[in-house]
Amino acid sequence: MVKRTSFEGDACPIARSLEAIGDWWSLLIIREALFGVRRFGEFQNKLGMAKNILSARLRSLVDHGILETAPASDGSAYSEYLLTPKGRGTFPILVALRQWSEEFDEHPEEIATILVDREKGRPVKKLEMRAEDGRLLSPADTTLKPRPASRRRSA
Amino acid sequence: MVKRTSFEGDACPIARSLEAIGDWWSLLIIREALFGVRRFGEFQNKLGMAKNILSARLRSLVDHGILETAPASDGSAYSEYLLTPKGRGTFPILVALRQWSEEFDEHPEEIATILVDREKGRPVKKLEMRAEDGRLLSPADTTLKPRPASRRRSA
DNA sequence: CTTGTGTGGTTGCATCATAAAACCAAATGG
DNA sequence: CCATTTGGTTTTATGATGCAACCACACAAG
Repeated sequence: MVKRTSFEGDACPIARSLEAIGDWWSLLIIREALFGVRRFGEFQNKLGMAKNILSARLRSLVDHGILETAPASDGSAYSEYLLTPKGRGTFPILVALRQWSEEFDEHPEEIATILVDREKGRPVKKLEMRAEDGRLLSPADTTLKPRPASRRRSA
Repeated sequence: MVKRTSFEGDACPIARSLEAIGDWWSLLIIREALFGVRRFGEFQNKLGMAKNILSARLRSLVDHGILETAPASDGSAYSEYLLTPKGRGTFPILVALRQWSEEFDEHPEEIATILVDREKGRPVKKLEMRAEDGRLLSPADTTLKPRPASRRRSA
């Protein structure tokens, strides 16, 4: 089989997240969902993608627990696609991608929008990584350790 | 043409970043590079991917200014692939992906490693988004504004 | 100089995923 | 009821992926 390699069993959390949202469209669908988009046709209009792959992606996102289908919410008998807490938890990923573009894009003048603090209308600061005690950490200040064995179940 | 849709001209910074690193392998290559991997064969061994697509991905990453080829560095006459500043700038994206897995993965016990503060050996805190004045921001505290027109060129 | 071996790729298929468009059924809407 | 919109599925063509085979070069031994 030449099957597209799956990262499902991989022990790396980055690979595991890519398994769920590492394709071309998923993060854009999530972006729209965070903006309040819920309906199939609305996703299709905003993203301009083919309906068959939108259908496949939505199903995949539901399977991964990122979206869930709700029966109605406004009058019509159609169903909607809503973000789960896991889905809303992708927000920092989207912010990180956005800030990376804002900082390094070759043509930043083509970027249409900036993320701002709603209260003051000023751009948000770059995402910060901190230690438990609050110290600001750079990449070099971090390292990887093997995950400690779970204590909940001994054998 | 059925060409795989390109986000190159898109005004959304998230789409633009996905254009560069939104495929299955690029972020994993960058992850290895952040770990110090430099050589073709080393990437191939660690990631277990086909050599032709590794070749294509490395070229794409070089074209996007994320990697650069350095002539040698150790004795051998082969070239190496090094991260540029733009490449190292993806670190928060990888951290965000990792933390998302750590928080929401269905089988967290399968995750092998955790990211820790090198000094204390304790897990790093979740990425924080802050306003210019330092206030901690939730997603709901933010909004998008149109990018102000560049002042450098009036017309 | 010749042979051998490892590195760093490219080239050929076979297969999978994606995309566009056609199609279709149920739900509205007049 | 008939027409249109919504929310998809099916069909078909093409691009991307994956494996294996091949190849060029460097380097070392004989």
